[in-house]
Amino acid sequence: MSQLLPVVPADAPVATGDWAGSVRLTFRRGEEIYAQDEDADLIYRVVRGSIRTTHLQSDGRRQIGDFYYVGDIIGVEVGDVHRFSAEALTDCDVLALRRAGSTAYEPGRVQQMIWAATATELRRTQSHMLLLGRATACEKVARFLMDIADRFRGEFVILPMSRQDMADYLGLTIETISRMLGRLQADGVIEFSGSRKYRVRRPGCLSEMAAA
Amino acid sequence: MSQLLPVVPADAPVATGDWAGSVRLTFRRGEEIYAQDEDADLIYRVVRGSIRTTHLQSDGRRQIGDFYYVGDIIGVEVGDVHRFSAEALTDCDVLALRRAGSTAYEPGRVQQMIWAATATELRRTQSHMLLLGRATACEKVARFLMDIADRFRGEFVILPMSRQDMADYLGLTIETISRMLGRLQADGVIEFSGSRKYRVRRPGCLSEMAAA
DNA sequence: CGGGGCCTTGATGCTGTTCAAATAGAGTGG
DNA sequence: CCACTCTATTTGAACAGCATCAAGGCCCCG
Repeated sequence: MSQLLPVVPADAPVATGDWAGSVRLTFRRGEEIYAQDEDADLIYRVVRGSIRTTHLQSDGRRQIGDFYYVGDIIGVEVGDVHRFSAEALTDCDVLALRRAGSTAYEPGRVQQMIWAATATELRRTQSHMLLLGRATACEKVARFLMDIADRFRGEFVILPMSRQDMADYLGLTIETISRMLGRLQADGVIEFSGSRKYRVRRPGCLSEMAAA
Repeated sequence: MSQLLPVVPADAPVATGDWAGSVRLTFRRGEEIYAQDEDADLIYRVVRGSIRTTHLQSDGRRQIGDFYYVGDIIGVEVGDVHRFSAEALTDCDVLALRRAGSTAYEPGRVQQMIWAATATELRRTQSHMLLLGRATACEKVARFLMDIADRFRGEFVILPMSRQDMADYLGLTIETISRMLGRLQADGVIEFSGSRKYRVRRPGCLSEMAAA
């Protein structure tokens, strides 16, 4: 609400191409990129690291909107203010670009990008809604692991988020998350090396349990 | 999937203004306006009655996307096909308009309308996601009753949807819906006349229970 | 070596589901 | 208009899944 926008140094590095006119900003793990209820003047493109968006209710309950990785665009809002806040899950760099003319429809490079990002956001939010509506804890966790794995090239997947983040994304508790992960590992579907790194041993089995 | 688009008679009534070029179509209670997985060629504006959008999963579980009333626009999709189907909750009329050029960004009347409708849809889907994520059955029902009441002028609110529709919207069962409505009525917060008509007796109390 | 998060594991309880049955209500034909 | 049927809704009782509460273990880092 009352947080100041990041101050941009005059000699800050500037991107070219579609993001010409943007400014590169760096955030440390845990730092806030923008706050809930803050004016939505800027949109951001992730170029390093990963980010979560969070909605906090008055009674303290927390809902994670989504997790964003390199290439994703965040900060697109329907109204004038951010409905979610954004925090860095890891150290990260973003390109920040001023939204030219509010949400009004205008031809132009930036508007076109906002339009595309809004459409993408709608699709992701719909998927998230379907996930929260009618799925068991096991299905939720299985689909989550699948979605994350699909975004990674390599065999091993690194989770940038905590169990609490996963819980607040899926509408569960950390204990339930932990138990479901344990069960999936016991069944040989996935294999963890430490708590933040896993690989999928039986993709077919995992997608069956996801049961979309 | 394989359903044909509605056949438009040559002399069908045509609207003017923003919806110039659209065709008025009439559907009976229960009829399908468009199907899940069908090509999304048209967008629709509700001019009479009410409509639900539905997503059906392979295992039969059903999730209601949203409920739409006069003035709302439905059929806007991110991809090329409908992710939800739309069915008439009551007899209803819609204006159907062809999407000019896919989802590509182009200046123009229809594109501008699609853009605005997409933004509205995103906001509604976000609210729905937050509702499904972390709310008790009582909170879900209270918020639902509030949202519906906000859309009506008069003292009494008519519910066009069944208990099953409410349940599939809120991610609950019909029994739980019925019990929560009973509890709210016993507490004097709402008052039903028959199962599809109610009025809010204590708005402050209702919004407290909604606890957004 | 010690401290402090974060994560896991176990025991217990509550919320919402499931199964079953009764009741109310809407539609239909006599 | 009434009786009948079929569906929608309500209500009750038992159950299941996930939450809550409470320890205990792991790991990172000083």
